[in-house]
Amino acid sequence: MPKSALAQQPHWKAFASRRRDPTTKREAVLKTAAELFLEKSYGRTSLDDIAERLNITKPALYHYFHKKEEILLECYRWGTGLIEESLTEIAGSAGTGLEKVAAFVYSYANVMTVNFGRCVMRLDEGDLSTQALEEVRTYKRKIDRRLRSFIQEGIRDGSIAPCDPKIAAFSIAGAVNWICMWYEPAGPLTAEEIASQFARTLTQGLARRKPDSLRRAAPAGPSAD
Amino acid sequence: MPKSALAQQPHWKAFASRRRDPTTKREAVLKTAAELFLEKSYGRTSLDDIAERLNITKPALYHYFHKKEEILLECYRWGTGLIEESLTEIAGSAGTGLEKVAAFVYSYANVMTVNFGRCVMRLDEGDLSTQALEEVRTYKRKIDRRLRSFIQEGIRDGSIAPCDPKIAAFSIAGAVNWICMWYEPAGPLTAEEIASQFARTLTQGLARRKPDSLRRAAPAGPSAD
DNA sequence: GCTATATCTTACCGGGCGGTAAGATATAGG
DNA sequence: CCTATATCTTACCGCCCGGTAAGATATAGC
Repeated sequence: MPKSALAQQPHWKAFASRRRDPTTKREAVLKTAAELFLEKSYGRTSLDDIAERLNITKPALYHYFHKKEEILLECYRWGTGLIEESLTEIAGSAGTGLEKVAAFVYSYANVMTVNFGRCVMRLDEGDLSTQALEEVRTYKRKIDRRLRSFIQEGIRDGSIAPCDPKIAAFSIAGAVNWICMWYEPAGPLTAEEIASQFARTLTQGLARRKPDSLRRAAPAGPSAD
Repeated sequence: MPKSALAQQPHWKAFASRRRDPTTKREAVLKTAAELFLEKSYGRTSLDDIAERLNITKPALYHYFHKKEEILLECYRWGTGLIEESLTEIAGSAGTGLEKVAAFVYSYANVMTVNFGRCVMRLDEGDLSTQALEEVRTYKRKIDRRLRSFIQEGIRDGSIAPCDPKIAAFSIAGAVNWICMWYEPAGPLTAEEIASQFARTLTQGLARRKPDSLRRAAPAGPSAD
């Protein structure tokens, strides 16, 4: 069962005693659910699976959630909350549009290495009810608009080359979103490494900058962090 | 291949007559299956769904496939075949590493707008048997290695700035892979537009290449890059 | 027409899983 | 201790869906 030794203590300890804080237990359910959803997908994760990992039985889950889908939705909400947090501060910060994009990528990439963050982009929206789906979709649109506005800002202030902001945003967001598909906490790459190189590559590009064509009028490159 | 979304006669016509070419029918099953898998996911698509869209009944499908999973695997195979096609020619072509990466992105992005291509990256590998999964994984690794080698080539020939090829490849591949998550044939963006801007943005970056001091003044036309 | 064969349909089974009913059990408060 | 209450378990239902059995039907070749 214990996948990696380094991991935090198992969530089922929250259920060791009956009179333990119910809020803690609810969170424990959510965390193990998120784990399993990422391991096996929502569809292939049964309520029995979740219960088993928590050392309880399926019906006990219904003390904290009404339906399976509610667990899923709460995972989405937790994840979007994380994204929201990191994005609001960027929007308020100063800097060119390009710098904001870099900051966006750095920050967003970090969230994509956290389980709840990964859930937001990796889990299948089709498992949500139409109402919940609308909620999630609305939030995702918000993220996209945020990024797109940074790009437009950059085009206006001259830090970003003219382009279709919509496609550019899809490109950048896609690269970052995809992190949730391959990132593994136990893997060789740290979140920090990924985030910083993504921020650089996606803004500056792969291509080598030719020093002769550059005027050092521009004060250094935008650094992410 | 008609580009307009409206065209393309429905696949169920392949089953109009009993004595129609079985190969055509098999392909018709595959194509409608791919459609449905992309619309509803593999898990939520029942064999009855597929059969219904083909105006036949479920057991008829078993004349062409042994199990549901086989249909899925064949979708993967068709898709990887498409990718293979477009990648081999690039590898052989001349040019700098950076140019090859650009060609890779352009070509690969185009495949990601075709149903079978989308299946490869969008469908859940967890629905495959361990054996089939190994096959698909192997193929995906091959793609990744190809891209990574282009990047390394570019670093060597000086067309690409020094970086970790592994992370860079993840970044680029991710952006392109994600296309299959949002692209819609009936949507406003054409495959051509997407592919060409992706190729440019991902190699050259967002950042304005030539830092001309004019900030607001319209740069009178050019910047055609 | 008649027959052989591939093709397709109707009817059905069984397992997995979300969800529920009803009863057991632990704990706080008196 | 005793009781009230929240918490958890055992047992079970019903639906969905992949897969199968067995029989119907269309078509080619004679």
